[in-house]
Parts: sequence; C-alpha cells; structure tokens
Amino acid sequence: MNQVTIKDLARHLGLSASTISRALNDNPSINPKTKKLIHDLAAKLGYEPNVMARNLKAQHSNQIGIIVPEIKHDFFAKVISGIEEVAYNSGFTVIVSQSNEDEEREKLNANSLYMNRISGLIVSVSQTTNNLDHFRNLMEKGVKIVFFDRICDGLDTYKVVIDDYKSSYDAVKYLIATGYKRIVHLAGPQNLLSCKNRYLGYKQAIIDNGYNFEEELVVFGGMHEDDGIRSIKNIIDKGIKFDAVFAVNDPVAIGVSILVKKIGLNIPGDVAIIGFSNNPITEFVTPSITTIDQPAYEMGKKSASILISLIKGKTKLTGSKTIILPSKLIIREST
Amino acid sequence: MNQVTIKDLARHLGLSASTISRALNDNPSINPKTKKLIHDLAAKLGYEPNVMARNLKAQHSNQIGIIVPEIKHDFFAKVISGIEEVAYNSGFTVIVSQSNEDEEREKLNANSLYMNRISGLIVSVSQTTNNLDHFRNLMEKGVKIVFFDRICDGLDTYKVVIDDYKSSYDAVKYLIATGYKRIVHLAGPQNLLSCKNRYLGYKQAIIDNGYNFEEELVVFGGMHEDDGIRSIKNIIDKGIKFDAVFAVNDPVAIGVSILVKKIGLNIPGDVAIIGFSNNPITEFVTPSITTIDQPAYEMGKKSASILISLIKGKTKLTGSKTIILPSKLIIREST
DNA sequence: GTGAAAGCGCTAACAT
DNA sequence: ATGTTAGCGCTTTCAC
Repeated sequence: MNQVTIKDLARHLGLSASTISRALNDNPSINPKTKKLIHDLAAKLGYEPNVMARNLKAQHSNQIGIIVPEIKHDFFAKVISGIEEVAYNSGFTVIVSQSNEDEEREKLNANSLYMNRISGLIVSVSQTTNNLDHFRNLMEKGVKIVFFDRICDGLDTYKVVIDDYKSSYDAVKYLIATGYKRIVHLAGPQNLLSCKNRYLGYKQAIIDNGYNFEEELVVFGGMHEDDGIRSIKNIIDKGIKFDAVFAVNDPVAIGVSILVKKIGLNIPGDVAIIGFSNNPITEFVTPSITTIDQPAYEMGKKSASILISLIKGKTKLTGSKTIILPSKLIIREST
Repeated sequence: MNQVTIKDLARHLGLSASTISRALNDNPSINPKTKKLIHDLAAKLGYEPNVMARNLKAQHSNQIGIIVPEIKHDFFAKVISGIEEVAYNSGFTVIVSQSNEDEEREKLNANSLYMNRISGLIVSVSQTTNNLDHFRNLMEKGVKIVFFDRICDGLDTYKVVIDDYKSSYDAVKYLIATGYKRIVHLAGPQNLLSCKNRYLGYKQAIIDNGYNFEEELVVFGGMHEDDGIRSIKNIIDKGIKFDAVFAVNDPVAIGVSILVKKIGLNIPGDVAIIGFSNNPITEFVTPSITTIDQPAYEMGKKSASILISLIKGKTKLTGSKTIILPSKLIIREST
C-alpha cells in the first residue's frame, strides 16, 4: 500500500502539509501559482486522499449503509440502484449488505455498518425480524435511518412505501368486478407491515363488495416460489373451491402458476392469478401474470434523498414521516 | 454521533487508554479483573470501536470492494452473496458498486474504492471497458485484484471463470447431435473474453462437425433481451434460414423466444434455443429454455478466498492464475 | 500566503 | 500489569 500522502507532496516541494491540504481543497488563501504546482505534483505522483483519515478527522464517513433482505430480488436491486444514483450525486458512497431474511444477520450488519461510522442507513427489514433494538440503538447514537417497503411500527423515523392496503384492495376489487367469486389470498408474514396491509386490503375489498370473508381462503406463508406451491397445494388438497388467487408477491404467484399448470388447470379459465411487485419474470412467463407495479427505482431515490436531507440536518422536511409513492395495477393474461 | 471512545472508558475507570485498548483486544497481559471491569463498562456504555481510526492506524481497511456491471442480474447477485459469505467469515466487510456497463463509471468506482483504501477488489468488467488503466493503477498501488467471469487480457492477476469455450462448444455440439442444421449465434461484445470464447467455441463446434461456418449466421450485439429481439428480427428480415439459436446469454435467449413466439413459430419445432447462465427465468418461461449453468455462488466464494489469500500475502497459491470452475448444460424444453 | 501545532480514535513500542 | 508517548493522514486554529 505504498500510497502517496500529503507529507510526501510537502517534502517534494519544500512546503508545509497544511499548505498542501489547503491547495488540494481549493482554499482561496493559497497563491494560485503554488496551488498549480501542488495540483500538478499530486497528479504526477498519483496522490489520492486517504478517506479514512479525512473521515476520522471530520467525525463522519459520508457513507450510507443499506440493509436489504436479498439483493437478488429485482425489486431490491432496483431500489439500490436508485439509492446509488442519488448518493453518488451528493458525494456519498454506499455500502450494501444483505440480511438473508435473518434477524441475527441483520443485527450483525447494522453493527458492522455502525463501526464503519456510516452517516445514515436505509433499511428494508427481514421477514424474521421481531426485535428492533439494533435499529433503535443506532438511532440513539445519531445514525439517521430511513425505512422502505418492509417497514415496521414503533420506530420514529421516515418511511418510504407504496399504499399496500389500497393496491391490494384495488386488485381484489378488480378481480371481483371481472367476475371471480372465490378469491384465495396467499398472505405473507404478518410482522411485515406491508404484508399485513396487503392482507387487510384484501379482506376489506371482499367485505365491501358484498362477499363473505372466509378464513379458509387465506393462507399465511412465506414469500418464495415454493411457499406459493405449498400453500396452493394445501388449499387444493383440502378440497376448498376457488377461482382466483391473490398472492402477496410475484414469486408466490409464480409458484401458484407452476402448480396450477402442473395439475392441468387453465389460467385464467379455471384460476386467475395476481401477484405483487411487477417482477420482470411476470411478464415473460406464460401466461403473463397480472401484478402491481412498485416504483422501485423511485423508492430508492426518494429514500436516499430523504436520508441525505436528514444527515445534512435539514429538518424542514415537511409533512408526514411516511411517504407514499404511487403504485399501479398491471393487467396481463392471468386475469 | 456522540460515540463512546476508549478515552471515555479510560476516564470512567481511572485507567490509561492503552490499558483499555489492550483489554478490549484481549491482550493476555491485562489483569483478568481489570479486563472484566472494562468489558462490562464498554457494554454498559455501548462502546463500539471506531473502525476508521483502527484502519487508519493499521494502514489497511479489511474491506473488499466489488465492481459488477449490474447487481440486478441474478448471476452477479449470487456471486456477491458468495463473496460476502467468505468475506464475513474472514473478518472482511464488502463494498458493492455497479458500473452500469459504463467504463467511466467503472473508473469512478475503482477510484472511490481506492480512496477508501480497500484491501482488495473483485471485478467483473463492464461491456464497454476497453482501457484497463484504472485497474492497473490500483494494482501498482498494492491493491490486490481478482477478476471473475468478465475477465480481460493484459492484467497479470488471478481470474475465476468457467470454460466458456468448452461450454459453448458442447452446447453447439449437442444441438448438432440433436439434428439441427443451421445454428445462429447471437454473440456478445468481443472485448469481453467470455463472449469471445463463446463465439470461438461455437465456431469450432460448427467446423469440427463438418458444417460450413457461415458468417451470416452470426450476429454481434448486446447482452439484453431487446438485443436478442433485435438481432433475431434482423436475421429473419434478411430471409436467412435457421433452425436453432445459440445465444450468448439468457436475456438474449429470452428475447429470441419472445420474438419467435410472436411471429407464430414453434419452439423447438421450428426453432431451438439455448441460452447461457441458467438464470432462474429460463426455467419458468414457456417453453423452458436450455442453458448452461454457471456456478455463480461458487465463483463468488472462490474469488473471495483467493483475494483474501492474496491480501494476507499467502503467495503460495499453486498452479495457474486462471481458475476454471465446472459448468453444466441444462437441457430443457427449448431444444 | 504560509507554517506550526494540535487532535480525530486507536494501537504499539518502550518504559516502569 | 499498567502508563507514556508517538504516530497513522488529514484538517484547522492560531500565529506570523
């Protein structure tokens, strides 16, 4: 690591370290000629400021941490891109970490990010997270946190979401309007507010449209493909009749599609399917799957810009601490 | 950021900073009782070491940088998970950044990572990268680099890949054995060694099996879905006859599948399709697509473990600097 | 316009 | 077993 330091430049030019530092930071009190001399030598020697030293001095890192369940989900990948976009443009760098849907790992990551003295944190919590102390601790230590999508109650900070309740309500309303009578809901873990709201939206739409809410039509499960396969198989094995499925997310919807096709049922003739998130895959499977588009990239950008305002102490962020971005029902072949 | 420091602990206990430091680092020369006292207070006050300070002192960061074209590609997401796995277990943290297939951005990222004094870097180069100076510079400054998948010539360091040439050769051989006569190859950017090798493998398989290599059956293009759509449309519009397509990767194969279905051709009846990478989507589209499985997670783990050996100075890494991991042809409905 | 000195938090000789 | 001192690279107040 034979890095070039300010001292090296100072020695080469017979100047003091402070002069070099000032010149490099474009301090106006430095003689333009000296400045040029210094800049030229820095370029020639390949000087790069040591961010660790600078940050140590400055008492902050200009780094933003991200914790998401899994980056391989298209949704999270896009959010991360949105965050990076805004962050880079504001002079922040970004550290991404994955919780793998594991509360323990989420804690470790939060801690490791804190040790790196991140200025702020953007989080979508893991499925298994019940205790929020690791976030609370960071907040107490002055780390600003913004949650998106997978938010949770009980933490007083900014949150960026879509209206899960309404999206879900509208999707189910659309199914009913199209003529479907017995709509199954494959729900997600209810400790995630988004899943809970999707469930509640489903329930209310059922009731508001004059149907009976039947508990046997709801299965609580995970958020992966195999959960979808398992849950719908369970319903079928029990002999429960249904003509549509509203899944908590796209992988679960895909799982349903796979099993339903396998046992020879038609989509949407025998069973209609709606997913959630507009994962690209829903467009390419046959039949393509109706879903709800979440503005992932926008969520990332919004989360980052709020976080950066928070970090910079611009507390004049007006209005509610929960920002709701628009979502959209995308109708495809499966309904 | 009112963080608790070693000095705070020292003041509270009437001890010196060095004693605190030693105790916290489990130095055996500290009295067990004092040690316990210190650990307890640290826990009580919520002390967390300041990694920036520690790293500044230690002259290295224990951070590994990653640069990939786009994390949203399933392949890269999995590689990253593999890297994280190994890195965390060896006490390293990971900074992920995306080049977005843009050489300029790749340079910026490399530089920003260097400013953070990363100990090592794992890279899959962008499509548009021609000049490799930004990597060469880092290497000269002592940053260890390992490339994977999208490697490039002219840099003397470790590389983790699959045998693109052979994988491609075998895939085409299989097509020929199955009876296909006129096999189109939608090739990728030839500055990427992997794409070049896939092209060369295709060419050699054609020749070795007694077919004529026809230039009109090869189209050089990008690596996304729309490239696939565009390229195959081009071939069709030109009136060129073909009965199979070997695509440089899965998105391109998906693109071909979309267009081919749209104009009413049967897969594999009229056109067979093979992709590359075993993206999950290839399994779920109808018909499912034959592809070549790359051990993404393993590539990540391998790259990370090599890099960490390099960082730790274990130069007794035996054998070639190019590590070839096994790939596998996955035969599905499209062939 | 430039320099000297101190300090960010931590560690490691070198004392005692 | 513990304390003293110095220094990692950088910035910044206070001098001149």
